[in-house]
Amino acid sequence: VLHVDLDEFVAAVEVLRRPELAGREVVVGGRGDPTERAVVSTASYAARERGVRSGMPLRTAARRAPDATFLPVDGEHYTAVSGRVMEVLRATGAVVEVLGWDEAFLGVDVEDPESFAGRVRADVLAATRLHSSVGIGDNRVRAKMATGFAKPRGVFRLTAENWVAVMAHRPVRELWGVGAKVAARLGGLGIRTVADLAAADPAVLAGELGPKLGRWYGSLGRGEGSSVVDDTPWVPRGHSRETTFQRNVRGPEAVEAALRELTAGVLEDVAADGRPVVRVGLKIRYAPFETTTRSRGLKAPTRDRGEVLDAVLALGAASVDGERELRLLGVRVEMQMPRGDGDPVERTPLRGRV
DNA sequence: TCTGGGGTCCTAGGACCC
DNA sequence: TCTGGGGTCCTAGGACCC
Repeated sequence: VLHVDLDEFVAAVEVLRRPELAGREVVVGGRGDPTERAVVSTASYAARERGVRSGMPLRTAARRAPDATFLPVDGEHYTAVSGRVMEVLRATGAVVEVLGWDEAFLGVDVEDPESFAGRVRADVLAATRLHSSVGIGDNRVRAKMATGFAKPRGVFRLTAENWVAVMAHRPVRELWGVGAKVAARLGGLGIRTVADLAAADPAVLAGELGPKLGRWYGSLGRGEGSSVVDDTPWVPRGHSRETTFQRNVRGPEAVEAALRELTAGVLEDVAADGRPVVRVGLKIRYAPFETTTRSRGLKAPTRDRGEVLDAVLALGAASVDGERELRLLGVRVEMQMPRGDGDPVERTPLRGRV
């Protein structure tokens, strides 16, 4: 299993359009205005040297890198460039499973994975002028983790053979799938390193994290996992739109206006998909940062835009406290899923306008 | 340093049924 | 007059990832 990850993808794509920015501090996020409520999507390596990180408020980034160039996120363009990268990966003959704009698993059967990885990097660079790094593993977890050691512009192999030597002493937080919360809970059990996790009593892990997750985290500590690379096209569960208001809003009129706009956006994605909607949901974030969700199944699957909007507005009227200051509103819809026995859900146009 | 947006999957509790 | 045990569905919330 190979894991291919583009280096500073979003920043690198922007630099291709603006060659004068090569090597400079570039921060991509929000609408590119560092005084707004938004966060960093990607920072160039030069900006990272100043301490700018993904997920950081743009305001903070501007304080750390006052001379950086701030650019708006242009998702459509990244999607197009990403598509070209994935075509190059498929042309290598590997089975390609796309994970996001800038990464994919490759399944191959080759004698010399390092030279294959080198060829992949060279092909991507030649076709797109983008640099990448490749992790080689005997399963997905190890390939994914290997990429971290390959970056930038490199190749690294992580298998059962060197897993302990490379990973055992590292904090569990570095594992793919262990976030801040789980790391803290594990820490409460005295489990701090990957070696601790690998050796942890399965019953203790199950007690803390549940039977399924407990088992899964234990395997993660040992670097175990699936090595299946699956290239069947992804069927999205749902679509959503959310906005953080630049200034908090309040009152039923503001709520309804926002929900109408968000729903119209979601319905664009639903229309492109063509499957009926089976459930709608809201995400509500009151000031200062109290977040809650509400969702409701529809009585019957529908392709009628008006019905979806009515369901969203009804849910909003029933569950948003119009007296409180709102920081964010989000609308999510879930679509009917194929039953999984090869019987697809019919994809036809949506009715109505909203 | 006041904390985006778009996703996925898992868990837990209550309702409901037999 | 109070209540077992198993199963499924629905909803809310939590955690994680890019």
